[in-house]
Amino acid sequence: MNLNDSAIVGQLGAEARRRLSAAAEERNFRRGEALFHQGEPLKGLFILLAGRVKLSQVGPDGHETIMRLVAPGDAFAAVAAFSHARSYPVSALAMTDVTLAFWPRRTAQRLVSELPELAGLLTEEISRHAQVFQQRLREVSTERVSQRLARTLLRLAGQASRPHDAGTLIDFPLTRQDLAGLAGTTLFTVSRLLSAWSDRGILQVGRARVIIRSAPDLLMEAGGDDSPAS
Amino acid sequence: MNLNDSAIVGQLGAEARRRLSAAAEERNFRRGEALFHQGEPLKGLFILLAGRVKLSQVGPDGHETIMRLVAPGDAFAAVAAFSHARSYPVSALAMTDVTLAFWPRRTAQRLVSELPELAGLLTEEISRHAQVFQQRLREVSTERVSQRLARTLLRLAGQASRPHDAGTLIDFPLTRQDLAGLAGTTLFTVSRLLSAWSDRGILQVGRARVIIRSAPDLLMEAGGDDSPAS
DNA sequence: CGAATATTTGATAGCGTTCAAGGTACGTGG
DNA sequence: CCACGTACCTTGAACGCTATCAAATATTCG
Repeated sequence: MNLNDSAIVGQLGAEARRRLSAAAEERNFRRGEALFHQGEPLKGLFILLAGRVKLSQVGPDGHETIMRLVAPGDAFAAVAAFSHARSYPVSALAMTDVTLAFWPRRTAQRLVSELPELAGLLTEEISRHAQVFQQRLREVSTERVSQRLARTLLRLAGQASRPHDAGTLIDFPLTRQDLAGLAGTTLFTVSRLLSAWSDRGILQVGRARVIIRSAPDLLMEAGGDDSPAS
Repeated sequence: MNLNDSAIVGQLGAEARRRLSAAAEERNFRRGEALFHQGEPLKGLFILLAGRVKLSQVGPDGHETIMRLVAPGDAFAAVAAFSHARSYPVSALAMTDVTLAFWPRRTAQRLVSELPELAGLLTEEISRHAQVFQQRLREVSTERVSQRLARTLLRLAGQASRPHDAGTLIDFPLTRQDLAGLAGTTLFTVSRLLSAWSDRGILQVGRARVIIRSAPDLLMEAGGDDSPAS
């Protein structure tokens, strides 16, 4: 994927786009490598060009919570572009081999301050994520695991999916453990639920693979509409 | 409280401050009134001048999750100032009689686009809240209620507290139900925990009142340091 | 003082975690 | 291409944290 194909960059004017491109560095990581760790000082701003990246926080007890799955074209670590933040709140792990565009922190800050267009788009993005966090926070506080897992799958399908057989393949390599980290539960409970839904024909599951065969039934399991209110 | 005493406004230059003030409208609400409801179209941007406001989301089952408690000087509904968002993700309720500065959406958008200074500060604010949401999301996903409640109390003390007797009074009128909505549990569990901690001399509790007598012990209960990593 | 709101406490049940054990798929090197 | 090691997945059994429900008590305010 080219930098200009990114949703963020695509909305910029020609001049801003050129300045961004000129300042970008290309970075590569192998599957399993960490791009940065939570608590580490901010390095800079990324846009993912190819592969999949996982942003997560692990607690003192070792339990991992996945904050975001990054697909090509997405920007992340935008916090580095806005001034006073100190260190990364999450760790970033390459789920596959990845290639990224990278801007060191100072460069990113300069670009953001000189290109209000860019600043606006990044702010919208941060704001959108904040809303998703709020919704997930409500869900994990008040709903049961099956609902949360169902909605997690639907959300993933909405974000990155491909048609496959008689269903929709979720286009991330997600283990049961990963799904647990997204839904706020354990891999055991995830395994049980996926098996049950597979038996009922709602899903087709495999190793690090989920295919949704009946989105309506899943929505049922999630307990109705996705939006907090309509 | 005067608009210029707000943390956000205080950091602005004289010119920006003047333009903000000139465009501000004053609004008043009585205790118990809703400023807006989740799902409603965005009205505009607020800065709280006096009183206390609660931002929360309620699920279809009626369970409430409190996203933020607003103290005088804080801005909220900043999402209204940045373009494409559609509707409020939360409801805002006056916990006491309140007075606010208000900018209608169009005005707020214009101000933000013409005052990059203001845009930057609001973005930082949104970003900071997003990080808190991430942390709370991890906590509610992986920690037990007692830890979350302890950290909730510490967080509140850090945000708005007054010295009182031999302790720190949390300066919000919070019922057990409210604390439950913050920690992601039920009022019953909150009541039991507060009683236990009161017996142990860590807290002093009353109707809609909590005084922290031993912050270190509370920190113990929370399971150590607040930051995700250091 | 009375009504409304808030709180406490007990009893019960269940959802989901934890721990254990075995099975299955994958990829890598011989 | 096969064998092996590693990573991932499934299933069972038991426990316990926390929600739920019920009922009584306490506090505030008009």
